[in-house]
Amino acid sequence: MDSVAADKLEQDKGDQGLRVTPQPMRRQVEEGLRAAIIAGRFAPGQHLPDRLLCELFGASRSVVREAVRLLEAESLIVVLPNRGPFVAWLSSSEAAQIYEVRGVLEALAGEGFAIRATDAERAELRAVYERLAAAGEASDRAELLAIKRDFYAVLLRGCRNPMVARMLDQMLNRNSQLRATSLSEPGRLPHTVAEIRRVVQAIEHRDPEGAWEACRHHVKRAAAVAIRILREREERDGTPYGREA
Amino acid sequence: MDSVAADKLEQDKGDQGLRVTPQPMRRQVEEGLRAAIIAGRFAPGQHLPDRLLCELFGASRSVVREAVRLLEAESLIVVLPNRGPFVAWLSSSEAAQIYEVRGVLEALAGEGFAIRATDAERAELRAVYERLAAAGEASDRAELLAIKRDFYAVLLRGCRNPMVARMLDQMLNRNSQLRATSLSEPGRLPHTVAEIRRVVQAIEHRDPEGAWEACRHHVKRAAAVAIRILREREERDGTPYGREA
DNA sequence: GGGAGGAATATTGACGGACAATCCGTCAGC
DNA sequence: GCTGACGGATTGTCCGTCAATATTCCTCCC
Repeated sequence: MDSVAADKLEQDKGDQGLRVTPQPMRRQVEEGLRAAIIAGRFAPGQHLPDRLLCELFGASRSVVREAVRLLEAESLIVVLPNRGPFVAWLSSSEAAQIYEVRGVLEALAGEGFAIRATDAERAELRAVYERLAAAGEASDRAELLAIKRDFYAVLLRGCRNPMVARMLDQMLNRNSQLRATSLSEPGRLPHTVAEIRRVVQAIEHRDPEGAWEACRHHVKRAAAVAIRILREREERDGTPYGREA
Repeated sequence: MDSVAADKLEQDKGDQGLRVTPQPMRRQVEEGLRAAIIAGRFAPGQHLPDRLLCELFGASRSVVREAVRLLEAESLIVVLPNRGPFVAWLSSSEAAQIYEVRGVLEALAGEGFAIRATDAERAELRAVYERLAAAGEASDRAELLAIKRDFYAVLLRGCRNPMVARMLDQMLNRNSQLRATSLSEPGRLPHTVAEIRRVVQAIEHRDPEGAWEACRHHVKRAAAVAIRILREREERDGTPYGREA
């Protein structure tokens, strides 16, 4: 999903993509921190004091604080007044809302892909699907996550709507931990594969409506699993981080 | 739409709303700048050097820069490397993408409202609609904009999905200038009123599907008008700000 | 006269120190 | 065992500095 994040830099440029722009320090911190949070290297709710981030990235406070603002706007970080930045956490109700939004955005992306993608992109999507289908239950979680990330990268590129891509990318980032756990839910993989197959098939038939429905269906199912897991976890641990409404 | 912006501060709190949190300077700059851009007090593409913003808000550079980062993440500001912040501008293709996203989000909000809003909220929505219907062609643009803003405020509150509310709020902010011009397009008002009426009626009949369709239809019509205006403007002036793909 | 080149200026990106206000944990006292 | 004061740590904000990059403008040459 780097492509999407990169696009954010230049508003609608011709995209010769040859420019050698030395990435500013701030951008590096921003991306490093985002990647770390998405990868789950910090626990949700964990406090991230300025000093820690400064040492971690070897940057000054100004740079770190600006990067934190960006991630705050993406809701990957929550900044409590006078207490500083914390890694964002999800309540089950928030997760449900995110999946609702993700559902329509993903449907829009699928629809757009079915309408506007090139033949090469369709083939690419099929190829990624084959990799997913080939991955047995044995495959480890990281492998599956990588494949799904590739799937979305192709989908978001081919839908020809950077706006949808950006929004959906944010949604996917926000619940990345949830996706990891629900993907490795025992018995879930075959269903995932079947749902994705419906998406790919509809797209190959250039059936926008079918792609729309298939995408929404997929997200709906994923949501059901993820939210069930989250609810169980909340009941077991009590509402975590002591901040549920 | 302050409610939405305010919600961002506290992640999912119980919302007794009694806390006296002194708004930090940064928040004030952020909100002031956002309001100024949305209101069109800066021209799209205008350069906003640090110094200018510092003087304008009487704040230090650090504060200003952090606020700019937030608005950058909302795409209200574009920061060009080594050249600083500029007020974001819209190409017609970007506008089309935004309306596509706005369409599904607004539909989702309408659907949610039809399902989850209280009776009081339904009445509120109807009241705002009546104000819109009563506003003759004579009403000035600011009046109409205020009514529509109220309409969305009620809708976003009643849909019970803060996530949708936030995303949609961003979308509305991004094309606020376009909305202003398309609202004052001669002959458009009666159509707008009729479209909104369909939304309100579907909601009163507790018909989520109808609300969904009515919302999408409304956005689709608004998009057509706005994009036509934008295209005309681009042809007349040449692609503005010299940065169209 | 007009364009190429280069110096002067302004702006950004980044650093570090400084300071008050606030929050947190500890500990003494009732 | 609870209350309240103290002290350390962190945040919010400001400032000055410095190198790197853009922009402006002037000069000089064709």
